[in-house]
Amino acid sequence: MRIAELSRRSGVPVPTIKYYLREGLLPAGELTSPNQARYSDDHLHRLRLVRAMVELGGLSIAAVREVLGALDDPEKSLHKAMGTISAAVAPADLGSEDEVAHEQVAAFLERQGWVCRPTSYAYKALVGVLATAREVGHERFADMLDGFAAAARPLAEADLGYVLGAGSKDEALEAVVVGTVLGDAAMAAVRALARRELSGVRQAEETPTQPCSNP
Amino acid sequence: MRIAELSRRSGVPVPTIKYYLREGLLPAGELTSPNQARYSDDHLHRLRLVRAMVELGGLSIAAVREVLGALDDPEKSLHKAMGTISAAVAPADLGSEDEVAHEQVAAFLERQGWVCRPTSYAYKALVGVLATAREVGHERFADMLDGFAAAARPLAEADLGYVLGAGSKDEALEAVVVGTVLGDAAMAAVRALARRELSGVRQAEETPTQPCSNP
DNA sequence: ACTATCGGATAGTTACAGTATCCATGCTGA
DNA sequence: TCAGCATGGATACTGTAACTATCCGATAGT
Repeated sequence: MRIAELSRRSGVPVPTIKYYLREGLLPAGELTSPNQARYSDDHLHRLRLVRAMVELGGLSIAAVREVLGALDDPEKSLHKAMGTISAAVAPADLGSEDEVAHEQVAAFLERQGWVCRPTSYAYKALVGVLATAREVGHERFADMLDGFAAAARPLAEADLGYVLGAGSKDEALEAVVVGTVLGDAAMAAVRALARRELSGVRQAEETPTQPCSNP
Repeated sequence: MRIAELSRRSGVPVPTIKYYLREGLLPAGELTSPNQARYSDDHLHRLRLVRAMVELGGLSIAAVREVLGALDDPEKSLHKAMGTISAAVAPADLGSEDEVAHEQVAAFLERQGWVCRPTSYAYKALVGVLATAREVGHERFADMLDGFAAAARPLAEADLGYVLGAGSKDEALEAVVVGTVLGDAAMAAVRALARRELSGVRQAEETPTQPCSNP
């Protein structure tokens, strides 16, 4: 197909597709003549993936490029891809440093029986969050960590299950991306639902409407 | 204190503080004369909160204003504050619509025994995510929802526990904000740690370093 | 042959989040 | 006391990110 059809089938304007091509988010089409190119279904699929990351995941173009680089890496270490994607999804700012926060993270890891180098991205991110919490006067925030861990275990199991259910290595890598980027968005929504349920706010509010299901 | 001290103690440049004042993220200082104002510790605290939301939470100025509006609302319904904050943290784009996605969400809610109107933000967000997943050829993604719910329950308990541990109504509202905004960042880090543990990647990588703890 | 479309390059636009400059006034230390 | 630096407030500017528009010569399909 040519660029107009790619645009029509994906819903992305032609100039934006050209922009993505320039930015290296899409591989160039196959040239049939010096100034005509043909695009495949792979291009369409990749384009949809890019839009999902940009629109739903809120990733920057640079972050998307990073993630796609991990996808296309011939080494294809699943583990490294996960790291790359976690870092790309997170905000660039890791927050401040703080000795107490450092100790809180170390104690937390010990409690959970988890091992991790203090140089890793996740470790530093966690220290940054705790340090920031202390800055705004929320020392108590560190108490939530074990609750987060209790939530993270089933989450990680769902993640892994999804990835292992993929047919091929390429599919597994893409499953990491989709599971992380869309998973974050879905998790935020499910979290809001769970909170709403737990806080017992089931009764109709100011606008009583038909509930969506009634067990 | 005056603006220079506010700047020094928060680490935020004076012009940025003026910008936040203009944007209504900070209340005006108490005027001691037509062109002199005094700022309190409350201003400092609020300023730190704003920076935490902007830098760690990645919220836009408009989203921060929204959240602060919920904080300052004299009605102070904890439940509504949660909704406002969940919506502010999420990306603006809800994704596409899709009949199948709609049904998947309804079935999921029924399985979980959760009740929720299809007009609510969380419901629509979830439909958007599933529709997008289907667009990129990941019908299987819906299978993760129950795993997400299993994770969301302890998460919501941690959230609620944190909020209920607050001393006053004002503190509880702020706990919602901190628990959500910093909680999201912390959860992303903990999720990455859990995934790393579960996938059994404990052995030192290319740069063998001292692990941070050794149970 | 002719006209719409294509690819590629370059330039322009919009929104956001600050920064910088001005100015009239206030405070402060020699 | 008064010179000079800081302040509050208004306005204008900057930089970056993510597109969007225009132009061009070269096909493609009829």
